[in-house]
Amino acid sequence: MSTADRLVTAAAELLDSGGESAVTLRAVGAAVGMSHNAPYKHFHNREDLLAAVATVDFNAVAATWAQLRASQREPLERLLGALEVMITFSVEHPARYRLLFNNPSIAAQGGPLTHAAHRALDEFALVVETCQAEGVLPNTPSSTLAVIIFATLHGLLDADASGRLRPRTGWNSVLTGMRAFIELLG
Amino acid sequence: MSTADRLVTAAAELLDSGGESAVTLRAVGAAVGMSHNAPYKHFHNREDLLAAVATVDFNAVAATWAQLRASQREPLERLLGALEVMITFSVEHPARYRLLFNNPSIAAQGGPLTHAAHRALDEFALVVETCQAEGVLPNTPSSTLAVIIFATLHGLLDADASGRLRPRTGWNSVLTGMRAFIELLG
DNA sequence: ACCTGAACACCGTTCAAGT
DNA sequence: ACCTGAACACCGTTCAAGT
Repeated sequence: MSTADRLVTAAAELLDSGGESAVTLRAVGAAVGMSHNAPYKHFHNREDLLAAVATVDFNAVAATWAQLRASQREPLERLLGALEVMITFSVEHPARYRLLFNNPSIAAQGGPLTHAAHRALDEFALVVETCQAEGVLPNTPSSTLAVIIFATLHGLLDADASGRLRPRTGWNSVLTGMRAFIELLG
Repeated sequence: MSTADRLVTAAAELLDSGGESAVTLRAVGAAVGMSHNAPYKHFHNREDLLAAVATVDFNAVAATWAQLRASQREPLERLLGALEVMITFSVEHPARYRLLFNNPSIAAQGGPLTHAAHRALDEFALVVETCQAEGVLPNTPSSTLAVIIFATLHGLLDADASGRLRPRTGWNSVLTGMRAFIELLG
C-alpha cells in the first residue's frame, strides 16, 4: 500500500470517527506515523486529499451498482437496491457522504473526482433505464429521470440528516419515502 | 438596530461575499466596528451566530411564501412561484442556502432555528395542499408530498451547485427540472 | 450588561534542510 | 523523490480587566 493510499485511508477513517473537522493534516500524518507535512508530498493541499477520498468512494459505489446491475433481480428491486446502497453509505459514513454530494468547492476541482462522479451516476442511470424498459418507470428521457430520482433521494437524505424528515412524515427510513415516491411516478 | 442584529447582518454579508470560511469572528467584529470578542456577548459561539443568520433567512422565506399564498394566482403557479423563491435564494446566497439545508450540526441546535424551519416548511406544505385541492397534484398525504417535492428541489439545487446538473440534463435552470418533475407527478 | 486586549491551543501552508 | 522541523499567519475560545 503506497503512502498516498495510506493517507487517503487515514483521512477516510478520521471522517468516519470525527467528521470533517477531525481531518487535520496533523492528525492524518500522525495516523500513518509521519509528520503533519507528509501529505504535501502526495497531495496539493487538504482539499486535494479530501477529493481523493471522495474519488475512491465514488468508484466504490459505482462498482457496487455495477455488480447489482449484473445480478438477476427484478428491475424495481435493482433500483431499490441501488437506493439502499446510497442510504446505507450515508448512514454509515455521513461525513464522507457529504463530501460526495454536499461540497461544491471539492466538486469544482474537476479531474479524476468529476470523472468518478460521472461514472457512478452513469451506472445509476443504467439501473433506471432497465426499469423503464420493463415499464416500471415512465418513459421520459432516462438521463433526466435518473437525475430526478437521485435528487429526491439526496434531498430526503439531507432532510433526514437535519432531523427534519421523521417528525414531519413519520417514515421509519428514507427508503420508505423513496418507495412512496416511486409509486407516485409509476 | 441592536448590536446582535448588526452582528447577524454582518455575518450574512460575509457569507454572501466570501462563503462560510469568510465568517470569522474577527471579520464579523471588524464589520460592526468592534473587537473580535464582541460576538461572544450576544451569541454562545460561532455556530450560534450562524444559526441566528439561518433563523432570519428561514423566517424571510416563510414570509415570502405566506405572501404568495395570499395572492390570487393559479395553484400551480403558486407552487412554481414558491420553488422559484427558493431557487433564487440559493443562486443569490449560496452559502446562506447551504446554512439552511446542508448543515446538520447547525440544524441539530434546535431552538428558534428548528421552529423557523418548521414554520417555513409548513408554509410550503400549504401551497402544495392548495394544488392538491384543485386536483393539480396527486392526493397523497400532503405533508409527505410536500417533503418529496421539496427534497427533489433541494437535490436538484445541490446537483446544480456541484456542476453535475447541466451537463447531464441540458436543463437551463433547476426550475425546468422541477416543471418536468411536477408533470411526472400529475 | 457589554466590551476590550492579551493569551492559549490549535490550524493550513511555506520553506530550508536533510536522505 | 520523499520526509522533517521550524516558522508564519491565521483561527475559535477563554479570561482578567475595564465601563
